Amino acid sequence: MSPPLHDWDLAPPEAIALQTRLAPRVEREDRLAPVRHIAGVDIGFEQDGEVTRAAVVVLALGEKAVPGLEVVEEAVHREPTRMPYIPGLLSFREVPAALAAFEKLAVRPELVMVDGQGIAHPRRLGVASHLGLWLDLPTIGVAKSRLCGCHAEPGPERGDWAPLVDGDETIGAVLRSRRGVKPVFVSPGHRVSLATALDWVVRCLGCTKLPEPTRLADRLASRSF
DNA sequence: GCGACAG
DNA sequence: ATCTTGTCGC
Repeated sequence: MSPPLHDWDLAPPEAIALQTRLAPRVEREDRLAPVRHIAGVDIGFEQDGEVTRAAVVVLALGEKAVPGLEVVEEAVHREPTRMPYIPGLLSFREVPAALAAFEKLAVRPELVMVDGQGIAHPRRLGVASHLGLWLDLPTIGVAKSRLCGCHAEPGPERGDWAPLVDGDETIGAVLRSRRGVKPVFVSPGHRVSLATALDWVVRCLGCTKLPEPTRLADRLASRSF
């Protein structure tokens, strides 16, 4: 058992204060190694929410196949649920379990996609950013709905997007990942710019609403055994 | 005071 | 997140 990097079980006021201290550490410019493996992370719950299940799926970029993504490793970690869901404090509920799942991996991906927001967060520290900080890896947030910010309706075609703005700051993009479907909310997590985040999400799109890394992690996190 | 509110 | 049938639309 390795010691915790910091206290995760904090009361809301302390958790909020910690987010404010960590947010400046998030890097919004590209700082990525050549991407060969992309991981998708998601959290699911069992036993009426008593147990938290973190799932990570690692995909390798193919050299010829069309989607070009092949599953090379999967990891699951279960632990007692630490705290209830509180909007804005999601990372304190999910990141510890995600980190434990990552420790089981043999492969260290160069990029990680997380189910949730990156910097598109009231204090600019959504789950994707918080996780990226502790993994010290580039991360991208891909959320199914909005937490904060304003945006126009993106165009109808796959790949169409509109900026997600909060005040005078662009914090992400609302992306039409598939025709006729509700758009997804893409935001930089850590060490990735918005342009690069959008690029990777679009590149990882299969024929569904969610990019493959997140979709597969989603399936692994909620599938019953 | 009244909504809004990732998963 | 999770619990779940029918139903609306292409």
